[in-house]
Amino acid sequence: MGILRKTQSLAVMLAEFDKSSHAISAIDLIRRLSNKLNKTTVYRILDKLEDDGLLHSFLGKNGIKWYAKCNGCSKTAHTDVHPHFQCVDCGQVDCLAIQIPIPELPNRTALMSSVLIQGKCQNCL
Amino acid sequence: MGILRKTQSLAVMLAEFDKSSHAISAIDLIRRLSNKLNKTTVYRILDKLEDDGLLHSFLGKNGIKWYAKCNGCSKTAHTDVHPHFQCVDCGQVDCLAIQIPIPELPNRTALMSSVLIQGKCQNCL
DNA sequence: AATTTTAATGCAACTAAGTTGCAAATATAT
DNA sequence: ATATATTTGCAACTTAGTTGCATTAAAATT
Repeated sequence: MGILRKTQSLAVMLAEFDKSSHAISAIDLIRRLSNKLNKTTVYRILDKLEDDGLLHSFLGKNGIKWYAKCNGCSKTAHTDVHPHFQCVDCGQVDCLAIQIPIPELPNRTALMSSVLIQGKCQNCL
Repeated sequence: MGILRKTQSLAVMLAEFDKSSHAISAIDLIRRLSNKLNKTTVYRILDKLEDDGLLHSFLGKNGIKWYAKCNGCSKTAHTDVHPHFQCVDCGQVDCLAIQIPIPELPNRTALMSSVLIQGKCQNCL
């Protein structure tokens, strides 16, 4: 349903995403904010921010959910699709500002694709 | 550690993978075999078959784990890497016999990549 | 073939990530 | 200032997967 009210919790969450340019996993966010926000609240605000096109979500290693800021998305059009990179050493996750072309598939229609590249980040090389 | 003994459970599991050419989710396998095998056993045999290069695993929609037969992999070299396709309507998952090239990433080393394409399969079009 | 050894299995209990229902608190509208 | 509606916290739940341990079943040894 998206964000309707400017609450304290919302401010806290947005501040957290403004702090760093990396993606943040839901779990980590819950841990970081555990003294301020309930985990249910965190999940719910993440949902709404995604609905509103301010965040996008994707699955990292082991199927856990990550969130990062969107670039140029709106409530109606999530156009900011890109691969994500996760460092196998430090676990850090980033959006990659590149496009991976998906070829035409015979007998199938591709609607979306998710690409996770794992490897070593600059710090861990 | 891989498969060491030829057990009844192993035979049951292999039979299940021979039945269909599609990928099978761990959960579905557990459900299908619930009258014959315990879920712990299913998970353990899947692990071993993956170690041995007979199956490969990957994450589908919602981060749940899928398994499919490998083509030309061995205990030491898992060379059969490819994208997977999941139908958004029927949920069916298949390996795609194509290669998605991953470009060089500045300041990073890519070690592996996983690509999940979602869309409509032939049946559901 | 009987016995010993070692691996595989089933079970119950657990973990981790995420979800749901509901009462209480907090924004916003009146 | 009050009423209305959304948000929050809490506890309890769900789902996928894991762990420890006693029992069972392969395979090796005699």
